[in-house]
Amino acid sequence: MKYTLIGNRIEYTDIETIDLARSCFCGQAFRWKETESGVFGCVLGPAYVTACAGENSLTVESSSTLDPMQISRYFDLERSYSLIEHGMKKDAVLKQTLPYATGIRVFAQEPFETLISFIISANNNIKRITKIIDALCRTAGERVHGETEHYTFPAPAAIAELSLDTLRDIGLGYRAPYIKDTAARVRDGFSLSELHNMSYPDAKRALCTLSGVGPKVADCVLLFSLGHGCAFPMDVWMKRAMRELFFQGREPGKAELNGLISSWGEDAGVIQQYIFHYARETELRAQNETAV
DNA sequence: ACCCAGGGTGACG
DNA sequence: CGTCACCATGGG
Repeated sequence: MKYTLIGNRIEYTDIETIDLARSCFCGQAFRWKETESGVFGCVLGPAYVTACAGENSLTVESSSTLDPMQISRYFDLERSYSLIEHGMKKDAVLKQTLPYATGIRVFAQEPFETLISFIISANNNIKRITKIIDALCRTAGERVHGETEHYTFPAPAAIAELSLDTLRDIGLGYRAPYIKDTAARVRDGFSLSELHNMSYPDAKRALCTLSGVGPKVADCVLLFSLGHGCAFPMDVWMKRAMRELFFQGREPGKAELNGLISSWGEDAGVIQQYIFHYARETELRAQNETAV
């Protein structure tokens, strides 16, 4: 991976081609927006950042200084997705997801933001999740320096100090105490970054002690922010997709399902994103066809 | 009025 | 350990 850094602009070259639209809107992140055709913007840490992908290149710009390594890690540039896809082509089922999902990158997001976002995601839909997170940032985040319409994701203390009424007004409903309690746990010393170096089962067990965090939310945090590639978030879409694609429509036993997933090793998380996106795209198409 | 949305909690066997 | 009603809210 090569890059050139000019002022606050980084251009990565000789990378595998990224599909930013798929990556930003496949449901792993909730704060990206397409500002103009092909240009995507989001607040990362303290800075507002825009990204634009070309063939085998990625250009990232910000109003403040960028760390090329940090940005590279965020967009997962050093991982060979073509190698993963090469393996997937040997499986007839996985092969058919490629046209719908190629170009997706699993972003390495900030752990606390990912944690809170996916607690909010429980029994909720992506449009409303996005709206609530936006309101949370406007309420408890800080205005990004030099920007008027962009806010940082709030620090743990900032969320923990909000009243339950304020959290409910944002639209959190019955999740308000979950958010407040978990933010307080992190503020008071629960270390998310240490989970990166723990084993997958230990890290998952630790996350599940947090309020509002069960197996699915824990897997999202482990995959999308803590570098655990074997994590495999199982929501209603994935359960349905796994049943139809790999088990002839029959409900798989826990052992055989886990056996299949663990056979994918550290690539399981990427494969999960491909299947998830494939399931949603094909379901959407079916709905459009039946609507006509 | 009913069902669903990237589920989790608490209670009960 | 597995099951299940219940949980706010908005959109179809």
